Amino acid sequence: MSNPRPTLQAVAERSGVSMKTVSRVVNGERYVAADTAARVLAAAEELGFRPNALAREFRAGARSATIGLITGDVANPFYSRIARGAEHALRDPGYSLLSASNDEEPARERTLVTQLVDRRVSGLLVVSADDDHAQLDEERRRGTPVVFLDRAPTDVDADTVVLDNADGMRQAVGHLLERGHRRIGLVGDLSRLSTHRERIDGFRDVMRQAVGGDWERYVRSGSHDVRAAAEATTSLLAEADPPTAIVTTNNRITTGALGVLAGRPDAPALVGFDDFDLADVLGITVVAHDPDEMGRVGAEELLARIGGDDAPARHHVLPVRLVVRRSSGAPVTTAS
Amino acid sequence: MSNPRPTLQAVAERSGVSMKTVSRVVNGERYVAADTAARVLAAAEELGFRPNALAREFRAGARSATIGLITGDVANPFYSRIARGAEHALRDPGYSLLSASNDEEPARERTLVTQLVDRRVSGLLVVSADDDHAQLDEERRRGTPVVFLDRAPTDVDADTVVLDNADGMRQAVGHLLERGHRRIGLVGDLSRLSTHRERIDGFRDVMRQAVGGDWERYVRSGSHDVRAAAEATTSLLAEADPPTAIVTTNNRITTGALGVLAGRPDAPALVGFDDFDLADVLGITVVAHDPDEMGRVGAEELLARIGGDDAPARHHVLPVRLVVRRSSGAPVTTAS
DNA sequence: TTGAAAGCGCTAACAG
DNA sequence: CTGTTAGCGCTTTCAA
Repeated sequence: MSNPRPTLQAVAERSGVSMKTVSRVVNGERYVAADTAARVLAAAEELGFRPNALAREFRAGARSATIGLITGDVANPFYSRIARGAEHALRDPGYSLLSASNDEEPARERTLVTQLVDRRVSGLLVVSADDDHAQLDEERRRGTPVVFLDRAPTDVDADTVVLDNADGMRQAVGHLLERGHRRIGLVGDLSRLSTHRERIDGFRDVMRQAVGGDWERYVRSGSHDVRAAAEATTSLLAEADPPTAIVTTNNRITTGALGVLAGRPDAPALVGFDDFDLADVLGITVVAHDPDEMGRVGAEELLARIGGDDAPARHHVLPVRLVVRRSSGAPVTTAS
Repeated sequence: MSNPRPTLQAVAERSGVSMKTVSRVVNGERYVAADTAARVLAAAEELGFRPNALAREFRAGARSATIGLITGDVANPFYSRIARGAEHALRDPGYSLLSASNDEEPARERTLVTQLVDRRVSGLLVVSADDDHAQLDEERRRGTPVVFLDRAPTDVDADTVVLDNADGMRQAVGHLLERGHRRIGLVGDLSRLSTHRERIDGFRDVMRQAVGGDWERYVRSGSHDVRAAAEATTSLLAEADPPTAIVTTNNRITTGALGVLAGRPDAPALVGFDDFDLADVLGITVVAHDPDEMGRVGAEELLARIGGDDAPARHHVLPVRLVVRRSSGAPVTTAS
């Protein structure tokens, strides 16, 4: 039944050459006579030889041809598109992706980092859920390149690939102001996330100019899942003087808000952060960007580091753009 | 800068015991004196020792604590939820997921299988894009357990986890018939996919009873992406006698159909296969199921096989259920 | 152009 | 309870 995989040694015996010669042939090195190579190849073929990647990578100092990817949840479309972008970029260089979800929990993230480093991944791409990056920095110093995606760490200086969050929010709010909105609400994620903070900063920058100190009146942070976002949206609408427009700070929050807003005749205008599959069908105005690109750029940065590039940390900022659709509606004409 | 990770041997020297003893402590084996263990642990801690998983797994006959997952595209929500389900089930037993996309191309799938087997994964979860499973079967016989997800192979007898596709489609069509529809269209994926064929079978079963040999009139197979689905939908609507209802056979096709149908006053009723994030907001009737569960069941089947279970192949069929929403509308009253 | 020897870090197997 | 020995499959010296 389960005849074991032949080893390189078996191929050597079969073809009557040394292991080193087989190794040379298998790895396409030079300095092998054509007929020797042919003989070895034939033997390998016949025996069904396949090099043992574990053995190869185990050798001194070597690392596995594997990259660890840590995100909050593989099934979140934002993260899974990052994964796709990274996978595509890593394909040709021959790396596989070990992907894992931290469920947005710092403790779990640390376990994953340990696990991946123990497995000697060649590098780490991480959308960190942790504020403290001492562990990651330690591993980086020990020799595992790390690239931070989406959320830039504030406690260490490392390679990052992030969105232009503040700019995106400025565009969103600027657009709503142009359309005449003044009571603009914001439903946002946990304040500890740097992305969230930057988006709030953008919101404030533009709003303060328009409405002054009152800018924070309709800001509701802390929604980390669809349900919480729905509740925050509902509470905004229940205000005495409800906002005429709402911006959300990520795809899940947009989903939650939509669940509340859909079908309401008095629904405020809406601009969501992150584009999503059916945004065009639903006619939702969004701050769009390309998550695949984030994965791709991160992977390439990592490959450079793996290749020995030890220049100072690089900080990539990916552009975002406002895609105007029906949900940001016609200009508001009602008095404040 | 990059002081290398200490080895088990270093810990042994530091604490003045043999490597085997350190190994025992590190692996929590019994028969170690409490104070010896304490000393070893202290040394390990002090040196920052971490076992080299590669070395550990490399050893004779051992396999890596890794499971390969092959799907069409990590960023497709159906697949990424399978990944999540599998990841969660594999977490406690200590396995990591090496996930890769075959882009629905058989050639790429074979490359991936080779790559993963070379890396000595403990098992393989695969949503196969290939009709020919000789390679996978060969690897299975060589000792790598394989579980087929979503699409059952017809050429080999192996463990499978699939949906009750025909039943789902029967429910969808039965529901539309009940509402009075007779001209029911179907926009479907590539005919070579077993899932698609089964869904068509379900469609035919119910339709033949209602409309006889005419059941195939509005069936359009072969749409493998959103755009093709949109085109097929458009062409259905352009018929002289267009269908009053349309069923789609997966989430991407539903997206394509929605792009065409949304906003059309004469839009036919719609039932989609696969539930999706905003289906409730959009009010789309769907055949729902739980992709996480598919990943979970597949992972557990695999774990059983890894554990040595060599019972005959098991075939898990997961239930689907019709979720009625607005898109399947009010009963049709127009004459045929 | 080819080969021999050594060793990566760890753990079974077998003593003590 | 603890230690010794051997070896996983491969590649890197170094030598022929």
